[in-house]
Amino acid sequence: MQERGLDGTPDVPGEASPAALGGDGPDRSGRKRRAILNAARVLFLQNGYLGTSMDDVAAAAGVSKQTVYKHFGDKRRMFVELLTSDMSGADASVAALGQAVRDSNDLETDLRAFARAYLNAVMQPHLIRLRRLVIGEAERFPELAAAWYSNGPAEAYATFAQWFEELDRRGLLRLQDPVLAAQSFNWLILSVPLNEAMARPIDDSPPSSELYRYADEGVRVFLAAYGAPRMTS
Amino acid sequence: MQERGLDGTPDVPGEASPAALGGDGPDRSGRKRRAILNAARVLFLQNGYLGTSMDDVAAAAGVSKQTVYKHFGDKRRMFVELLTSDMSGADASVAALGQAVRDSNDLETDLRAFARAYLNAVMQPHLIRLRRLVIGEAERFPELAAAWYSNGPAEAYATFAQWFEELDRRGLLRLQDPVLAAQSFNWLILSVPLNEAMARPIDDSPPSSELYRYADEGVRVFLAAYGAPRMTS
Amino acid sequence: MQERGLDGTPDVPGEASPAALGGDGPDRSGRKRRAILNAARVLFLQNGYLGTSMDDVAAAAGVSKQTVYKHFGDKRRMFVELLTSDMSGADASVAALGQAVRDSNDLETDLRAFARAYLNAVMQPHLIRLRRLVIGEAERFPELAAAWYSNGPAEAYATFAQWFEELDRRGLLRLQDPVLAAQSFNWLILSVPLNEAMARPIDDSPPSSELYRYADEGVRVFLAAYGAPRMTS
Amino acid sequence: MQERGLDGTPDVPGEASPAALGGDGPDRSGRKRRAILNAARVLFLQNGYLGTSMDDVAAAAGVSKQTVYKHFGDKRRMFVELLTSDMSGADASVAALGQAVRDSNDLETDLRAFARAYLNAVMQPHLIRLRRLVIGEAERFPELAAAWYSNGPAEAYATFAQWFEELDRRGLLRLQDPVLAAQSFNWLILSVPLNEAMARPIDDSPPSSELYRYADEGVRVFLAAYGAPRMTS
DNA sequence: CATGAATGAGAATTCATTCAT
DNA sequence: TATGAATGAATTCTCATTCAT
Repeated sequence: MQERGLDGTPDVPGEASPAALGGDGPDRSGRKRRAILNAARVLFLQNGYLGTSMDDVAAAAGVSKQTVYKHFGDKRRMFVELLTSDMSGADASVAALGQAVRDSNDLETDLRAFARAYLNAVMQPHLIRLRRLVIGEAERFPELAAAWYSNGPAEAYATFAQWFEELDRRGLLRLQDPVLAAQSFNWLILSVPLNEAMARPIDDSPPSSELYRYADEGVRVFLAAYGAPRMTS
Repeated sequence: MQERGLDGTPDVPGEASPAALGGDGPDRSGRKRRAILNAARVLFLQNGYLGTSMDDVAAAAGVSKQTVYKHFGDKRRMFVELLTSDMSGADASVAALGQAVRDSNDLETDLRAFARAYLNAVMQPHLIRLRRLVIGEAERFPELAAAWYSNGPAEAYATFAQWFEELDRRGLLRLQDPVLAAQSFNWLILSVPLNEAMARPIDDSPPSSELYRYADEGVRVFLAAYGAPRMTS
Repeated sequence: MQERGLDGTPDVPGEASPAALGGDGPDRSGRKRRAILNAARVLFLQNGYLGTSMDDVAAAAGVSKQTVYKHFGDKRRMFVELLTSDMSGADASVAALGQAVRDSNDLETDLRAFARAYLNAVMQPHLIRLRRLVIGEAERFPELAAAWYSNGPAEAYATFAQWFEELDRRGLLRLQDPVLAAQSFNWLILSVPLNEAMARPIDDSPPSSELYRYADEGVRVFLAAYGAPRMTS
Repeated sequence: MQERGLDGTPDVPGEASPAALGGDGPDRSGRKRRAILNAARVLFLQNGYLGTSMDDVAAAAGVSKQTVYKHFGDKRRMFVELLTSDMSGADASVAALGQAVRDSNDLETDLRAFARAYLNAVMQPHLIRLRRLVIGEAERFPELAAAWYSNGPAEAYATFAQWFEELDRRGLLRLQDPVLAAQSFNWLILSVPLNEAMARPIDDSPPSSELYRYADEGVRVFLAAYGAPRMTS
């Protein structure tokens, strides 16, 4: 739901991987392409679009500048192509995690488990960096920002809304507008840590378990507002 | 609470209006300084730090580059000084708006009124731009990001927490951790519009009244989770 | 007489038509060579020497750059070889056209017919481009300019001078210096349209019949100056 | 009539000469501007547009590249501005030379004198270079080619046509279309040397007196075709 | 104080040419 | 033989900063 479920860096799903070749010999071009993308990703996420020079990218990838240009045309195209491909193919993992929620009989427990995993996934350092980059360049790259939004928040809204509609039908939730509920849920869980992370140096240390307070409280508030009244008695 | 209560640039006299000052004679330097700041603000918010050149700033301010350097030392210092001062004039206005909440007898009504005004204030185009800028430059300017966070979200948390603590004492809310409640409240209101605005071209049209759905729903959810049970009968 | 009688590229098979050759098997190298030459011709005539890159040529010819270098050594040599060979196939056609003049009994009529055809031939768009190219590069490629001059104007002078000498002997012209007469003739016909064409965007539309005014007037002036007095009995 | 009567290099009539200042002190900017123009002129005329780099220009002018860009914006604009200003203000000198022709009583003598001077002026080395440059860049700079044509050939046609019309009225010429006659005249004089010069290395030696054969022959032919019949009786 | 010019580096991009395959 | 990748220098143009005036 958020940009990508997990990784984002090593196994670029990309778009032009001439892989599918078991052999390694003739695939020099594909290897270089991947090397460039990986170098560019690191640099762009670290220094931003304008803060990264094509010289830097070529040097970090260990290729000549020409090779970079041959592969990607120009800087802007490289940037867009890279980030776009990094954003797509996002959330298989989240969808999988959600299965337990959809089938839940103990909604509070299952939602809490999901919320923690979800928050954790979204807080991956490289996703924080990606979020910063996209937001910072939204004016210069509106198409990227749009793609990011639909692959991230918009997709999450849609997925959650579907779950919740089902749970409403099953009587486990009571809601009028499933999308609105999905949005509340999404941000109840993410907002505090995410907004803090936007403004704080990124530490690559594992997420403090203190993080889960927000996930738990989010679920609590969500259920207070959208949960079906527990029929006591 | 968010960056600033109202518009973030209390003393922006437009673009370079040499008026607004009764006295005209001795304050030539101050006028130029303000002209530079105003020009720089517009450019930085539009094009970012690296996307703005000192030539641009000097030209837009109608002064020579040397004058810019005399006043601000270097680009980095100018940027920090500008944004810091823009952030620090914070939120008298929001605090004022909050008075009704603190004294409230009809919490739902008063919270809703506040939430709408608050959301509206935070969604000001130039604050959206500022948020983008700060987030995008957080790695390069951590001190700015930190300042922005404490003047924005952190301050909002503190203010709201204070209100809610009081309301709890008065029996109108029932909460355990006032800060946690404050955080929930803040983002229940702001998250959806704000995150969408991060990714969408900024339009300077007045905020769609459709915006208020989020404020209202936020208040509803908040009260469902933190409101004192209405004693019916 | 001017660069070439007709079109300057007798063996241009279009762009890269692998047809037009009965045999197909062993002549792969020759075909590529011709493809390169044709691509290079178009590009050089359009964009000039410095304005054409070897990448452009290779891409337009559909071969690799290495192939280009294998065939032509370097850019300069390719340029010279190409243009030289394009110029050398000169003017069988003009010479043929001239036969009627040499045998003429009605000089005015036959000269006029020739002049029109001649002007028409010289004004071919690709010859205009060639002329521009050679003139523009005369400093960088003096040998090319020299070759062009002797295959073009100089050759025309010689051919015409021969005709006129004969006609003088036959009493149809009266002249002292046949070369001088040939030069006058040549430019009386060509100068106005040619010089205008040097400075005007090239249109590939068929030559306006208005062109012939110049051919006709040229012949008239020529005969007034060099014609034998008509013996009005 | 041709590009310029005489010089072309040292006293740029230009368009932004802030001269008119006797003093020399504060006019540093104007001096630099002139230095750049003079350096650029030499280089462009020698090496062409693409063959001249902005580095070369700045170095030859003894200024920094920035200064060049500050003054002229970009390479293309500099080129156009330079050549345009060099072409305008052309032919006062030719017009002056023509006075004798207009008042002539001995047309052959006066025309011959004029033709020699005219040919001489047009054959100035730097005008040859300018002609080459403009022709060679006609595709890239059509506006320049157009300006050159109207300041050169077109202007000459108009001037001569006016003279000849007057002479026709005075009975010294007999012609139907004065422009056509003007064109014949122009090229009868210029064509042979000019076309040869296009293709030959430029020598800065004084024009061979052998040149005048063409001027004289041109006048002879012109008068044979357009002269009033000498009334021998 | 404030201006125009300078500086020297560095940006993106392209070039002609040459290896390695 | 012909290809894709590499090279290293050059191109146009811009940058942040600093002298001289």
